[in-house]
Amino acid sequence: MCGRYALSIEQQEMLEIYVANLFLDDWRSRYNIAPTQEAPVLVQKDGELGIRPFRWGLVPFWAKDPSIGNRMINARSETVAEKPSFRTAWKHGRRCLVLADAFYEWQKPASGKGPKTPHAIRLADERPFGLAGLWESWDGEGGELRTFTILTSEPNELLRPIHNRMPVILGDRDAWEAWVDPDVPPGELEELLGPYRPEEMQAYPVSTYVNNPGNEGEECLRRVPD
DNA sequence: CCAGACGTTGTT
DNA sequence: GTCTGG
DNA sequence: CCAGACGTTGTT
DNA sequence: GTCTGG
Repeated sequence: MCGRYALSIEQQEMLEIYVANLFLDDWRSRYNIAPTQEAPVLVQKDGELGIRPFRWGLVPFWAKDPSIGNRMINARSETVAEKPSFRTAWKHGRRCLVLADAFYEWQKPASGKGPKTPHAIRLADERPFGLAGLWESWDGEGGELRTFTILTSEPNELLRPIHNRMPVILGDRDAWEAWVDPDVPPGELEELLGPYRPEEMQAYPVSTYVNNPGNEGEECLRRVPD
């Protein structure tokens, strides 16, 4: 699955890849983005790309209480078209690209007991990438709450020893451009929803510093010995 | 009919 | 909003 | 995902 | 053990 990720690169480098209007108050390197936090996502509206803050944890439009979003941080790509919480966003093309340059997965010890080891997973060339996301807008007392979830798939060969799920990575321009285009019918996108090419990725262990969502330093992303 | 859930991962 | 369970 | 709370009454 | 919050 994907329960934590990073977006550490500079704004300028991001905008060179994702040419878009910025609707953020500020840009800062994020090393430990956790569920319920706001994070930048790429969305297309009226043919224009925009980077906007959305809250991680999709709140369905029919929810009475937005805390339901705390559980909706991932959607299985295999079932996203059917699940009540996600299918409306899927059907209506409310797709977004969750901007990232690393994500974290926790590996259980071989013995089955003891602390898990967090790993950082990135592209081999360390370029940023997008994760396949769906978004919703929820009408609350405080106005519109915009939220997102991250789609998952089975793991590739790199991730399999670490975890049994991984987020859907849209690393190719053709892929993410189609994903964020609301006019592309969802049926044409299912081929994108598989595990990414493992030979273009790297994974390495990091410190348990990343475990606490309050720890937001670059230490989160630093390699430690096995 | 109404009430209550609506999710994923991992563990057993 | 829609489905499942009672 | 992990960390941290998990309760009530009464008082400020 | 399980739920909530970040």
